[in-house]
Amino acid sequence: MATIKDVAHTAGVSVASVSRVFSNHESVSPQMREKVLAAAEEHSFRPNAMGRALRRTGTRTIGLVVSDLLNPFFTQLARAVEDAAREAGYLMIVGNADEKPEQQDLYVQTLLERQVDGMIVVPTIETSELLREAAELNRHLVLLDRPANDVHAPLIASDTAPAITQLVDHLVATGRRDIGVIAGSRAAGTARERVDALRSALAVHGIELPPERIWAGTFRRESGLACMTRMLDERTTPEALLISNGEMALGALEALTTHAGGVPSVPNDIALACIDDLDMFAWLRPSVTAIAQPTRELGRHAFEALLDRINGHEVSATRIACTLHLRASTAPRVAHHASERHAHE
Amino acid sequence: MATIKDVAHTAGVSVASVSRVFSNHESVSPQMREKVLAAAEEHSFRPNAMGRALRRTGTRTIGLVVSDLLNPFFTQLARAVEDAAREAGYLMIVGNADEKPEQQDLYVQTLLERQVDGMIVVPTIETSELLREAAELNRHLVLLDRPANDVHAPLIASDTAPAITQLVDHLVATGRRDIGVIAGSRAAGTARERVDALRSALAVHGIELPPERIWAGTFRRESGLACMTRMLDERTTPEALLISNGEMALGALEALTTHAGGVPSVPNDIALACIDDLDMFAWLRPSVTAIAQPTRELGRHAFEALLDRINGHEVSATRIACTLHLRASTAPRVAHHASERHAHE
DNA sequence: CTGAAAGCGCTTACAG
DNA sequence: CTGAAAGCGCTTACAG
Repeated sequence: MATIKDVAHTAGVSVASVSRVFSNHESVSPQMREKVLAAAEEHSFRPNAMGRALRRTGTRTIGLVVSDLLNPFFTQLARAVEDAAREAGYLMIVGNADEKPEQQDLYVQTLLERQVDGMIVVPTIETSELLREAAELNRHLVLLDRPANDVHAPLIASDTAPAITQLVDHLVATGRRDIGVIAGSRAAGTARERVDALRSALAVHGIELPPERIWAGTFRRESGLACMTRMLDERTTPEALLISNGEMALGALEALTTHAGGVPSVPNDIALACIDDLDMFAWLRPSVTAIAQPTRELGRHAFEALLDRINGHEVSATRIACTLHLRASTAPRVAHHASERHAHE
Repeated sequence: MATIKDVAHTAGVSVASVSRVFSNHESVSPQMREKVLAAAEEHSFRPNAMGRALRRTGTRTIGLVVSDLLNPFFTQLARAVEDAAREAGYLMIVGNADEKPEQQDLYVQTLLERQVDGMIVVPTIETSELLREAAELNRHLVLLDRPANDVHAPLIASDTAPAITQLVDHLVATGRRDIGVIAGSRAAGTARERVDALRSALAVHGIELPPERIWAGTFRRESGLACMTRMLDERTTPEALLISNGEMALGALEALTTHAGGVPSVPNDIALACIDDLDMFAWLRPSVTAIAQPTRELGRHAFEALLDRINGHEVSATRIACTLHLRASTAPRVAHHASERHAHE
């Protein structure tokens, strides 16, 4: 690799001048610029970001640690953050915690060592000593999507509660009072929040959410499949079911389509709704009611909040509204013409 | 941020000793180790990777530039590379080119400046001057999934041709001779390869692939939707259709489900198959025939190839076999009981 | 406008 | 086993 020294040597100038040309310093004569660029070209010179970072303050790099990159919601979030970062001249490094706290810590640690200017984290778990410490040490930190206890950093997340309330109102208005939920992983704050929001929305109608109406999922597809399969096996399906994220909804739909033996029909026997609006929910038959999260806004806002922090401004926690899309899977019941066997007809 | 100097000062030792403790140098006395670690703890000291990288050779960082991170195939590929990298103690930086050559170059450039030890690239376009130059300059480079002209670097990709041949044999054996394809973006080598493989497989049966049987897609979902909608509008659907990737297949399925007016029935009027096997293809009705690519193996192999290159070994191009999953969407036709209106019944 | 020099945070022969 | 010193590739006041 050619260095600034090599370029200076062939151009017959000082390293300071080469540096000035490449940092777009104002006072550089046209002839100097030309000489330097020619020499640089000859060497295929590319400034070494490591050397530069050591002198300058800031690396123009941010870190993003997500809990599960294979989940399209987080892929889209990552994409939104990346777009905002690139536009602002920042490089984004993503780490995938894969819902494992140790792996999250590994990435947080690595990113800190690599001197990122700041980090956006979707915590896999509500308590992380390392995150708490990073925030304490005044490292710029923004939490995204999920809260974390005792971590002094602003949270940018969507506001699912009002949409859940709307959904419950609709379900109750269409005659469903036995309502259940497939919850997300216990460790994630969002899982808890969503169940709480459902419980509060039901309470308004004088309906309880008993423990046996809460199925414990993990936010992964397989857990949606497993929970729904269990319900079908035990014939304990509620009249309406909220599924806490899109991945688990796909698993539940798979169970409803492939389960051996009689299956309740959607929406007559069981109404379905989920949080996260996947493209296919609009064209699957029956189409699936979903609460759409403002993914792009969340990602963009998180980056902007981080940038504000980096620039020394105060940043406050922000909740962004969701949108409820009512579709066929929660339509009012119609008189049974026959016991249908498949949900997806 | 505390530096090695601060730690040395409070521990009352030299910076060299602190460095030795943190680099796990062999000759450090237990007392020294203890003193240093205590002081480091006190300062919440974390070695600065920038300073370290400047002296050591290698940053233990690799770059991955993918053409479209929102496409689950690439997300999974990225995940596989990341897993392999993490296990080997490397940090992976991903850049999403979003199918834009300039954006790809931006990331390649940035990664080179950041002194990555090597890069894995899924080229958005078959010719890239910057990639060619990077390979020339002896930067460690591995191509993944898609070929690139004149770039001196090994390609790790799946071998779709045999599976496409198998598929065509099955289609012809079940009486389909009018076979078409929704191709991927012209710029991508894989798009061309897949059409070529289809053409060769058809030729064996004395069947041609006329230009009007090739619909030009972009590998994006919307293009699958657009191509299929066009066919339906113009009533020019072939007897069997190969869709070049999973995203476009979802778009095509959407069109088949939502298109106003009569729609050909699957598989009777039109047989469908695609490259990429999405989870839901097994449970959608009808289930969708697909060629599964060995995503994890591809990603892992690409990382190992890169590591070999970094360690000075020669690496050769590798093709990994695909698996054809025949499902209902290409089942033999049965006598029409009536003209069905929807494909997804 | 340009150059000589100090220094960012680390590592690593070289002495002792 | 430990320390003093040079140096990795850059930037940036400071002179001129």
